Amino acid sequence: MKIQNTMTGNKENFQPIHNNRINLFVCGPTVYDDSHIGHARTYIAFDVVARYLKYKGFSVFYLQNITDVDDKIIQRAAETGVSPRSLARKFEQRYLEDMRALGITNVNYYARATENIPEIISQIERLSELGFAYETETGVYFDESRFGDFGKLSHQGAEALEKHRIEPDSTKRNPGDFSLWKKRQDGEEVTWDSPWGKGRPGWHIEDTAITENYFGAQYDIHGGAMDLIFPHHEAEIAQMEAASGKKPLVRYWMHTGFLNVMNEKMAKSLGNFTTIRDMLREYEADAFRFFVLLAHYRSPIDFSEKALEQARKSLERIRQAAKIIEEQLEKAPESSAPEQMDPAVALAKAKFLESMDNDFNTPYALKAVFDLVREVNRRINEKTISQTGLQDASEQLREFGEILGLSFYEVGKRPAEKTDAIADNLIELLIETRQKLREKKEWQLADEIRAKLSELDIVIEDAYEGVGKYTTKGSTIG
RNA sequence: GCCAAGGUGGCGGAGCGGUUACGCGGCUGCCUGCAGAGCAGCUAUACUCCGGUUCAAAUCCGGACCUUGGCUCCA
Repeated sequence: MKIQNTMTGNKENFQPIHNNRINLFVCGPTVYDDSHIGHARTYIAFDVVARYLKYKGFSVFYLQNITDVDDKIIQRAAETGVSPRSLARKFEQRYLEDMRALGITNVNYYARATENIPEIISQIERLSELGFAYETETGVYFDESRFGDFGKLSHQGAEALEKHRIEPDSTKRNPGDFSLWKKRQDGEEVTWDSPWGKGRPGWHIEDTAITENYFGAQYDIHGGAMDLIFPHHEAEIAQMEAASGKKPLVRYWMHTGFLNVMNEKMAKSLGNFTTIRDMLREYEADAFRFFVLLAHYRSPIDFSEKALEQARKSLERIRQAAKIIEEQLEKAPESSAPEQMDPAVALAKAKFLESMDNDFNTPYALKAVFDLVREVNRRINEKTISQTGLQDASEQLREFGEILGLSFYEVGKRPAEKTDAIADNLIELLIETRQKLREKKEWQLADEIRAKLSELDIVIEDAYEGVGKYTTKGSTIG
């Protein structure tokens, strides 16, 4: 397996620290608001990474932090008149709901910053003792000049880091020094006792405190989006490597590309964001996941209605094939002797795994799925596929789906689909009437009803079976 | 200014030294009372520009141009 490592800029052979055990950490959310679909992109990407590593037989401990103490939380809480703690709990809850709705189910543990305060303090104390940290009247800071490797992840030298857009705290020795502990400002209620008086942790320290607590000073994979490379991940490296004296903190740094809108980064500060909740009112979760997996995790992707619609249709193509295969299987008797795997299925599987082994190349893996689908469809039409072949294809599609976290065997549901029993019954009645007209070959009137209903966004599709079923435009409900 | 990621057919998006990517769309056929859906086949002057290396370059090297992001809030 190969993984593109941000640290070296190269694709490297994956070699876990402890044989079969993989420690994976991905930066979690700051819970002061609902998460947007840019977050979703990153978490879906790492959900698939975790799924695939597990599929390969690794034992994966996927850890995520929850930043539940932070400037933005305090600010938002003050604005809305609730306590920072209850605000954080509320949005943490909503975040977890969003993740569940997106099928992101592989995080083993979510660690709150506020539940790791002793570990945070211990790490800062060690840094102070080793001379990497200093105290001022506003807080405790990491002394960047004492850590020679600062900038190695973002490939920047010390000179480049002199530049700054935001005015640094005046008590710091260097503009590049970052906060480990923030001393209490007047009136602040969220504080903990520490050797430096009351205060709260800085932004970066919680992650290394958490990973040290659960993984130790070194671990396998750290993930996050591109924008965290600097300063956040750089700071994590500085803190932990300085405190432990062990290098590297992380073997493989994986960073996801942004989700853009009209070629611009989706960000709360730009106000161009769509929350996961809002998106899921419009689209099926799997359609969004498919959209995400259609591009490599490192590539930027542009979110648009059109792109989502394309993704939805592409996903439907696979589901349609899965459905046809199931139908064919029902028609024929079970075949007893499972001999060799169907060559087309074996080839698809090999290509799929090869693609995933190559830095989780999901678009290329999907190509293998589409190739299989086309091949199987063709052979069904030509009646040249055996029962075992169908069985193999069916099982293989199911496995592909599990690895990618997509359900190829379930009809998609739109969460926001409203059900209205009376309207439903009326439509059914119309359809039944129309069906009778069709049986009498009263085509003109039957077609007229279909056309009129279509104007009302109710689509009837005549087929062998499924009479009496309808869909509303844009939905996938059968 | 420094660092990073990009610029591929009508659209999305792989490939990164030689063979059809794939999907969406379009076209044709099959199916169907018709339409749609579905399936198959076909389709595309495609690789930002200029040099260079090579028998061979989207792919490697050099140089431009453009887009986006990071440079202490960011998934």
